[in-house]
Amino acid sequence: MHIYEENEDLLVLEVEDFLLSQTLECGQCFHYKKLEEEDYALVSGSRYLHVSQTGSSLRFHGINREEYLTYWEHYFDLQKNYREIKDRLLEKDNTLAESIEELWGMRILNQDFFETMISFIISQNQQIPRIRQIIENICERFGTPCENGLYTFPSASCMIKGGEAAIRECKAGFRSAYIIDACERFQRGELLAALQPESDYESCMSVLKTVKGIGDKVANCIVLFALDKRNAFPVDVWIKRVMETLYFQREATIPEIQKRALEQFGDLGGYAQQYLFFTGIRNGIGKNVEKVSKSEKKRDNLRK
DNA sequence: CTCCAGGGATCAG
DNA sequence: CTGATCCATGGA
Repeated sequence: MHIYEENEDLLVLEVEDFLLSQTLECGQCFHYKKLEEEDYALVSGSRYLHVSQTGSSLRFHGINREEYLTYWEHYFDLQKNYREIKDRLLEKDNTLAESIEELWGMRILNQDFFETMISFIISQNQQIPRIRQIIENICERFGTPCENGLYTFPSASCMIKGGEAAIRECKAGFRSAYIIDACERFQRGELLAALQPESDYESCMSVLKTVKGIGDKVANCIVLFALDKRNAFPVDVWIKRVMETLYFQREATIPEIQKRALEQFGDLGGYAQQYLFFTGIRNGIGKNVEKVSKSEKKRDNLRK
């Protein structure tokens, strides 16, 4: 893999184990726009990027060597050797073989912390297209315009100035108060402990969970997608169903699933989770398994 | 009409 | 400690 500048652009050649579409569209980030096949515009915090891929070559439009090396290389996790990561996972567990094959070019991003925190607070109890819509609303309202109809992700102070009512108008619903709380905590510097590179998984998690609206699942997403904690294993409704189908053959509680993931994947849990999540969504795993529906359970409980 | 969504806070037992 | 209920909102 080597890089050189050409007409204002930065080219990265011979990139391995990477595909732009798989990396951006596997559910870990929400703030991008597809322009053409393997050609995307995206925003990370206050930075805008236009990037495209042809074969194993990446073109970062209007980016110089310095900007690439100090930000985007890390953003796309390009310093890591994914062949080795995938091989280590397959060694532990061959159940993942199909998922890894399908999603061969996915890399876990290192996204902007504040943007990731707000985005995953918004994500709770919502579907991905709707999450993207709300984030877009917030950026249009509080951010500043870039190219291709994208806006920067706003600062905490802009959102605080706008207030909870304005966030609510962006359709964030009951999460609006959580968002304001998170902005205030961030701005006061109360979350800095989580941002230290030397902070480990546990201490990051405990700091984040003090924010209202951040529970175990959202905290795991934040540390995984923004803080490079690849042992994190967020358990959402999809992962729950996939794990139940592949590893339990029955219903299981979230703590049970967490425990099993740790035994099964160890410090590579975050990668495993993303491969499982993607194939879960693509194949609709577990959506049709016979199980007691919530309404039946409810009626059942009322009888007592 | 009901059920569900990359859940979490709160309350009941 | 575990489990039920409520929370906005829109699509299926």
